[in-house]
Amino acid sequence: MASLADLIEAYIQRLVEAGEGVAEIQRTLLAERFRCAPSQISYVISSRFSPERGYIIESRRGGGGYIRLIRVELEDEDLQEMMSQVGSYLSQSEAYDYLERLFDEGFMDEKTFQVMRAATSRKALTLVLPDRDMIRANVFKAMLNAYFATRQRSEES
Amino acid sequence: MASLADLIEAYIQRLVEAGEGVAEIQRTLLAERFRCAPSQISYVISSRFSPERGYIIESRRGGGGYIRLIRVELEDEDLQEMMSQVGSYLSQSEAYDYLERLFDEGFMDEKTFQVMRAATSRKALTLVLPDRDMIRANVFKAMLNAYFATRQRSEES
DNA sequence: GAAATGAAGGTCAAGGAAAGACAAAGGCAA
DNA sequence: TTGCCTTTGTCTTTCCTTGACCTTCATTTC
Repeated sequence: MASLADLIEAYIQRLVEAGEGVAEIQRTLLAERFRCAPSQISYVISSRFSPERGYIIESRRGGGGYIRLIRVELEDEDLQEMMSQVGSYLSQSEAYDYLERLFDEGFMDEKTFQVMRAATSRKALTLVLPDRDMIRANVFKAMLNAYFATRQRSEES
Repeated sequence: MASLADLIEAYIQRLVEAGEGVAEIQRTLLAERFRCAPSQISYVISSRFSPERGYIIESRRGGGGYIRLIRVELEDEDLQEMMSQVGSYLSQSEAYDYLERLFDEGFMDEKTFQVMRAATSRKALTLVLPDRDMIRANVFKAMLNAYFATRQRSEES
């Protein structure tokens, strides 16, 4: 049986398609339309439109707030797999290996390679160990998404 | 939905562009045009045309008063200063302001801009507040260093 | 020329609007 | 039962908008 979350997912999906990969929603409004708690919308977004599933989420609070979803298509299967392989924790050496591979295989330019290395280095992430690997995983995935999203957008124009 | 502040920002932006980097406005008049409180104009200016975003603000009170906005171009030497201005803690909005400026003024390509935005976003740095701003400062400085180091090398060759 | 007056802009706090975080409760399938 | 998903509710954070009061400056008045 389709749950409410499924219905909301389908609705947002249509919005994204209509917007050619970009949808802007207002949480409160959507919640009213589906007669549910606003946090239900948050739940759908975090469980169905996460970075792992290839979406970038931007938002703003306060008056005139919004949530913007941007779909990222990783045209290459390997990239897609890499994104899903990176779990909740990522060590420095794993991150460096991934980056090395992306750079060597020509998926990534040198500047981005160096920037991402710096961002995932132990020196930048001065945290104790379970936390450090968790933040590194988040940062890594967010950067990768952003990088390939931008590549897509600038290739379009 | 664009808030009033967004509309006022866009309006002032056009004024600055039309004036080739300089705009002179009267707070009361602008407020009347947008049917809002004069302090709303002050809010827009302080939140959108801050020094971090590269603006100098001059003003005079009393009869014939005005507010003058001057867009300042970023020089190479300023980068060093930016690095040192970023202390041990950096909020998301401060980071975004810096990046916006670097991108707008052509110091940074769009991909790096988006990648660095992603890496310093609240979404990626899922930590409690004093920690989050501290890690953001570290990550930001590390990435900036890496970027300009690489940029210099590729420019030399 | 000094004092009064009015016309600006500056500051700050309060209130409201909207999204985020998180925990608790509910449902359903194995 | 147990362990996931869902769903809701509460509290927090961020951002916008307004209003009251303060400071500065030019102009008028004496």
